[in-house]
Amino acid sequence: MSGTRDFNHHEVEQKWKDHWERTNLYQTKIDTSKPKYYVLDMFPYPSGAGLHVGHPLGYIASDIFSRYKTQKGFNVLHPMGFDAFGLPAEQYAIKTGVHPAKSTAKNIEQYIRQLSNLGFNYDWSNAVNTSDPEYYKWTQWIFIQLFEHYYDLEQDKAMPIADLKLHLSTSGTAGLHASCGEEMELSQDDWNNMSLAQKDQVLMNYRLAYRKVSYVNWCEELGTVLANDEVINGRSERGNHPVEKKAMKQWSLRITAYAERLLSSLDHLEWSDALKAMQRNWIGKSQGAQVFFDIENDTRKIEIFTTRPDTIFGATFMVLAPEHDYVADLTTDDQSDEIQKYLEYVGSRSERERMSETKVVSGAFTGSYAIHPITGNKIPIWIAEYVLKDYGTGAIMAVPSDDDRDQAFAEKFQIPIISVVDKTDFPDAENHDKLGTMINSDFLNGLSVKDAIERMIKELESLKIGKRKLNYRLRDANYSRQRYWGEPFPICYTPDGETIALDIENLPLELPELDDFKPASGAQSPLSRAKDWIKTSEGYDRETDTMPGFAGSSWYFLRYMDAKNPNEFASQEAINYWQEVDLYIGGTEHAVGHLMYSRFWHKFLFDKGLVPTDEPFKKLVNQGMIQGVIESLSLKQNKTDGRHHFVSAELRNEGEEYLNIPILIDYVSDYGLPSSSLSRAGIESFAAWMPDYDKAIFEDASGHHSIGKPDDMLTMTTISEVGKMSKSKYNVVNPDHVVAKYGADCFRMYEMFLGPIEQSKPWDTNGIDGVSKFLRKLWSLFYTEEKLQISDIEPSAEEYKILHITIDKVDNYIQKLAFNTAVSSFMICVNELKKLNCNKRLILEPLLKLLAPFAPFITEELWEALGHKESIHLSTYPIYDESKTKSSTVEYPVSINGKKRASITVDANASKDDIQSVAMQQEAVQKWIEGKEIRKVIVVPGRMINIVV
RNA sequence: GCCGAUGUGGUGGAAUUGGUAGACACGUUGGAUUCAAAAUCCAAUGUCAGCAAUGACGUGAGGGUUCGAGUCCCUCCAUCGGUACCA
Repeated sequence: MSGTRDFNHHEVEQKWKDHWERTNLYQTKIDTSKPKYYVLDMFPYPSGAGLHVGHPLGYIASDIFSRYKTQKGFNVLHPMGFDAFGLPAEQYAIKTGVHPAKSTAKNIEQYIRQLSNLGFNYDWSNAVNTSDPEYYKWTQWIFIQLFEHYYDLEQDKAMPIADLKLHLSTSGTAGLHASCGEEMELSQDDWNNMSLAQKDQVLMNYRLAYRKVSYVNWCEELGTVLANDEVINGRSERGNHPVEKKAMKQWSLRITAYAERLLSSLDHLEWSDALKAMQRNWIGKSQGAQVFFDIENDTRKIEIFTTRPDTIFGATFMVLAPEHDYVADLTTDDQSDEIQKYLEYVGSRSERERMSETKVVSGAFTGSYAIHPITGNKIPIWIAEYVLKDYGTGAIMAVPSDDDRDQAFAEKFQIPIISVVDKTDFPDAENHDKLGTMINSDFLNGLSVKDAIERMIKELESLKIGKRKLNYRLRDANYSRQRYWGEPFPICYTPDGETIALDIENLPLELPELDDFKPASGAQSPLSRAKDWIKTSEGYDRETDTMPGFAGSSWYFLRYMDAKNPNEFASQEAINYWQEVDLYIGGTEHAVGHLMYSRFWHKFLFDKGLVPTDEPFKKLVNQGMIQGVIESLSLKQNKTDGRHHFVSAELRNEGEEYLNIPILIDYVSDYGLPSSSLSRAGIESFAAWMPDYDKAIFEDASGHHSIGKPDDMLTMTTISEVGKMSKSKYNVVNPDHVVAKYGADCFRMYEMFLGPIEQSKPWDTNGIDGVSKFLRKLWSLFYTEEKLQISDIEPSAEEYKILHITIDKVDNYIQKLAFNTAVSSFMICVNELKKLNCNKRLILEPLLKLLAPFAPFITEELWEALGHKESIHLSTYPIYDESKTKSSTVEYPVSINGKKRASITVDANASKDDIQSVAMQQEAVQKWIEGKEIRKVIVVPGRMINIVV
């Protein structure tokens, strides 16, 4: 092929990649002479499986958009980096002994190589890596700021803890309006007489980063804490071992302090309504009342939150979360066995199961009673899994007449039900609808539900047993992980019981070197093994937990603005120039978690005056997911002779329960097809890869088999389901071979051509030839018979029309991020130009500029061939000229009763009446209206004609 | 369970936002070119009936609004994402 001028993507891509790098084409600097535009991608976790075909979907879109913005005259920041702390690297380290920093560095290198192959315009000099101490120094620093602040509800912003201490020492909690864990009443003497440890406890109730008791899924056999995701039916997904809830002191972030602001500022963001709805629901604001119930033979009170204070006369029992602090004390001797048994059961249940399995109710009676605050009646106190510790107060008043779950519970345990709302006027209303008239409710009788709620709240307030309250479903974020590969907490504990943060000079606090990355005994973090590291020179103990994945990703977009700054997380000059992210593209899987945490951190930094905007992401687009096929083996729920037992998919039977264990797709034959299966070699690779199962029984049509026994035949059919392409599902497809075969331009355009950016779709390469043909056809407009043949003569009106229609369409489509239809428009344009054998410079040059954001390599090559010295990516965008696309006639469809029967062509300026009379004269129309009465004729200028007969 | 999204030919998808359903591609079939293949080009291609003209049906299912519904409303089904320690 060499020597000819066929399009050779290998040569062309290498040539321009080198050239762009040498000339620093994509270097981004502050330039106040131009308007700025900040395009952000959600940065990837650099997994060992490498970049997969799903990642680039959003990256290609943002690359196209940022190149487009550059051509439109903006100074564009379009950075990339790595969310480099995380579990997979740690698990890999446990398995292989390779230090996570090492494997992560290697993976990052691979990602950078793969991303560069796709021709993205990232400026790698401002890349970030969240696991780099120079980066996490600032993650730790922001954490310390959170630790050193509380939320003042009167000023509606974060304020220094020093102010709080001053307030407490001069007036106690009087006049203090601060977001806190539990309401406290302290006098100034109370505070001043406290020990350091007691003061520390009090402050933890207010700090934005604080320590409290939380629960984790602990798996004794694996010796590790598990995500809810990894717990199935109370057992570990890996290895099928029992899992229990374990209470531990852990760090949390008081995101709830920002709940109202996180909710209200959503209104001003250019995010999809769906995404805003998800965030609103996650925050889950509800209005209601806080009520205190006395306990029989106890001085304490049970605090509950209810949105239905009107139904209080129907409260016939109370339910505490099984983890509620009072449970142990309220359990009577008679009931202790039953409660104990129930707590064990709940311990094995994941939170997801507790919320989703609403049909089966379960619970246990504590033996104690509460006193109904209005009627004075004794009502039993139960515990049940449907009440969650971290939602509201972890306790409810149960009203079986007006709540479905309370009702099911009362029916099961034969607790009285008192009807308190008459809904006969609203036959379609459900239990939870706030409709009806109060009955059996003393002074509320006859009031509507709405009025009764108001009346009751006033009553509660005057009796001083409750008050109006807003509640949020949003919970404080658990911020501790018992893991190695995360940011160490810059926190020490003194022998006096004080918790103190490191000074900035001592940051970053780097991870200690370890050779064993498994968690230590008792669910302790691996860091607890680093004895020398834990003790500071002052004799303090360091915190041994590490921060979660969302720590580094909650502020990374700010670091890009000034990625190398050693003195600040970013200079004020850079932050004030780049301001906020103008366009953020990323997956819906981050719709609540990451986006909520980032907004929270950003608002905190805004309160501190460190960023100029209250919100970080002005416009946000969710890209759909490129899905893969998840292949899994069926594992019998019950072991056979103490061994794991897998069955081939066709041997699954109705009565038995199975776990689907996802397997690496590389081991699977006929991947993605119904016949997908594991051969003997596949099984052996699988067992070597997951040693938990190397003793397992594998049952196929021919009987039972084991690893190590030389059976000839063994074929385990796998279950194939469409799902997200993810390292945890082991179904990652790598883009490298597609790029090698078709070239980066083709890969980029094909991913865009697959469909709308927001939509999810399974990966396949079926249509890629069409895009490849398009690029070759484009090339052939320039090169015929191996020679560049370009004409400088004036194009025809028809050629101009094709060009300008395309400019108009593509420009609009890019603004709407409708890249799939933009690609179609290019295809139509090139097809039409090819028909005319157009080789006019005045047509082809603007076309190249238009296409440059999509196919940066081929357009740069042709641009150079046309004699240009400066990169096409610095050229200005073509301007649409409407006069070139005007047409003198319009074609109208003519419908009879809404069905198209004919079409007519009329002058573009024809009047309604003219159009109608032309339409009526049509032969086809005459045929259809013959002998029928014409009831109505609708003429929509520029659109259509409909005749109703 | 709850929250959000999606559903259109054999396949990916388009449809100016209530106005010609299936653009643009893939695939398939037939033809041209070729010693042959690749590549390229031309034609056909929603389903059913028909030689054809043409007609009937057709946007997950069922109802509704409208001169007109893929698009709006109601009910249902299926699939995907999230559900707080995967990131």
